[in-house]
Amino acid sequence: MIDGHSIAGIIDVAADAGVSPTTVSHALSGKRAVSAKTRLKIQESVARLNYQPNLVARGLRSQRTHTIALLVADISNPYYPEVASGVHDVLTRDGYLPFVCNTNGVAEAERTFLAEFVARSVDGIIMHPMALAPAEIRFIVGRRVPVVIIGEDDGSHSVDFVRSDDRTGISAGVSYLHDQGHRSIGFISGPVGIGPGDARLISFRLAVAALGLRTDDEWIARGPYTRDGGLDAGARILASSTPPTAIMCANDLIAIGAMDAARAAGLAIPSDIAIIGCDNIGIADLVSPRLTTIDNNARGVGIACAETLLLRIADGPDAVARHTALPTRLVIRQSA
Amino acid sequence: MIDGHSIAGIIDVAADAGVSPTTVSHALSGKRAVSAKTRLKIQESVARLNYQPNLVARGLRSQRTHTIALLVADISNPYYPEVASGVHDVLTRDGYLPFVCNTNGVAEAERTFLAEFVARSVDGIIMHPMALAPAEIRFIVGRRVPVVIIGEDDGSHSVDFVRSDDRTGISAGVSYLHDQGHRSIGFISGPVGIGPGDARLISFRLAVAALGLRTDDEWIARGPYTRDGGLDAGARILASSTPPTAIMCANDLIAIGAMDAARAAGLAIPSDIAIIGCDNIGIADLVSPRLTTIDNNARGVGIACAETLLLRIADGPDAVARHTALPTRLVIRQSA
DNA sequence: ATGAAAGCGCTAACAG
DNA sequence: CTGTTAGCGCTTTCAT
Repeated sequence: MIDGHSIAGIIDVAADAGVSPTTVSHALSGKRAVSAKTRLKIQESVARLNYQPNLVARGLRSQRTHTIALLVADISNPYYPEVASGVHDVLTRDGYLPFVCNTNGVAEAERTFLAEFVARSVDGIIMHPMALAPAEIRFIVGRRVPVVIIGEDDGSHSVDFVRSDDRTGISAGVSYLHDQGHRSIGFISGPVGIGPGDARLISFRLAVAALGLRTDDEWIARGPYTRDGGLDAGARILASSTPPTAIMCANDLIAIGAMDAARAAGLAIPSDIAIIGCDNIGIADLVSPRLTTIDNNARGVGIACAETLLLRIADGPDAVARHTALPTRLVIRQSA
Repeated sequence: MIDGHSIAGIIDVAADAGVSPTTVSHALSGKRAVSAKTRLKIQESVARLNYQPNLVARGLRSQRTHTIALLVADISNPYYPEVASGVHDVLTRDGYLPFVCNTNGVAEAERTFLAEFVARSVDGIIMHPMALAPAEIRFIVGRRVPVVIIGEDDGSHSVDFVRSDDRTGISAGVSYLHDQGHRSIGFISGPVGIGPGDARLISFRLAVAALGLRTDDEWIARGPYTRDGGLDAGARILASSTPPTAIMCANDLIAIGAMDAARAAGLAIPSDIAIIGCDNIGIADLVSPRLTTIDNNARGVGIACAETLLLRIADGPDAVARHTALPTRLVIRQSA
């Protein structure tokens, strides 16, 4: 036996079992009652011929492929595997094939992938957009394919959104810094209009204002969501006329870069400068000092996305959109 | 305009352009000469109707889906995104849609995914098996779907393999430790029969023997490819009657766990105990002390896998199998 | 350079 | 409970 893959089709099974292809189809799908005797014959034939349904043909005929695309900006960012894990566990349980594609944060790649998913008749898309606005996503994908967007909603009620409720976690972080005696707190965000940085910066400003702390524009910097981005932005903040005593960052990689910048400036962490990240990726617990950060429950986001998508598939395109915000929490380690 | 997704089919385009669907198909695929005037008309109709070919139908008819599955054991392991990145760049350039699926290292999941890929008529599979042997993979997938396996080849010449040449890098690591004065070197591998640990342990034994160093069974331990696995295994080695002065590890996560174990035992790194990892994942440069490790060129492996797969697709199943070994190198940082 | 007809493998719609 | 017919949307013969 060299080859475990036979090329038997449903017609071969039907002939072998002495029934019609339709009956074989229904015996396998359970969509129509089939007598026990017939079902047994069919199961024997399926096993004997090693029949594997052609899922492409099934998809064309039934207009449902049982595939779900998860489109992420940077699979190297450890945040996404967590989301993917949650998505995976929920969807495989329901018989879907979830698969991951990677845009590298390029807007044109986001467009290309979305169009490709539609052309391939995926049953749903879960996406963390880096460059595309929800309206454009909806425009590209159309109404036939359900989309769940990870991130801040745009106010419209025509798309499902799932997000981490950064505000609670960031507020907790700022309060914690305040309790530690910090009165001047900086923030490093991502590039304008890209990713979660804008929203996190707003949450930060609100939290700071709520405590009656002042903010200085010199304490706010932006850069790519990378270690190097954090290094540059951190260095700029630390070079300001009166540097802050603490810095919050829009993600953990930026925070790790900011720690590099602090060390390069000869500052001790957290005694000279406290640093807090966002995301609580695996690395956060491995760096030195261990990173205090906001856990955004990435796996929970993945689970919520998958569940939202399944509900949307069940309810159809006209059902009211769901906007889910999952709580975040401060994880106190050593960097603050 | 609420919906960017039209439901125009090739028949609508043909009617709009005043030609047959056959001609539209050929105008788009370029598989048959079409007059310039006709092609222009068709392009206009395609644009006006916003025609998007149905790729499921195309796949059923042409028996080629232009999809490539990348099956990995643990997408959370930072090694895989690197591989995926290389795979992605090569395959998208050739018009394929590469997608990633995750088995969590469960043998049954590997089987299930492979069968699903065949049923979905993917044009190729790139896989890093954790539990399945090459023969079983070939058996499940059959001859129709090309497979490139990441890892040690099994001696047969019926499957394409791509691997990092661990031996050169591990040999360099052992020599380096020897140069530093180490004469007793331990090794932490993965579970028996799972992943690259077995082969790396063999390479280690050869390198140690080549330098005339003795090995002690107490200095060899095994555990899961995780930080906790490295912590446990490292603690066991350090608790042996005469602990080694250096430990090499089958991957970086194990090495980071071994560093935990060393610290827990009150040992300084690298002065009391030197530690070397394998893979050079991003974290390796972020931990403290920064991890000396063997870079296995994960992105290069991804590129080689994709190129091997494309050649296999072009050459057919009967062409001789390619076994590619990419060089690895020692990256000296602080832990050794 | 183009069209007509057939069919990829399956399931839905329509019968009994 | 089962079968017959039709057709998902496209590409491939085969014919001109």
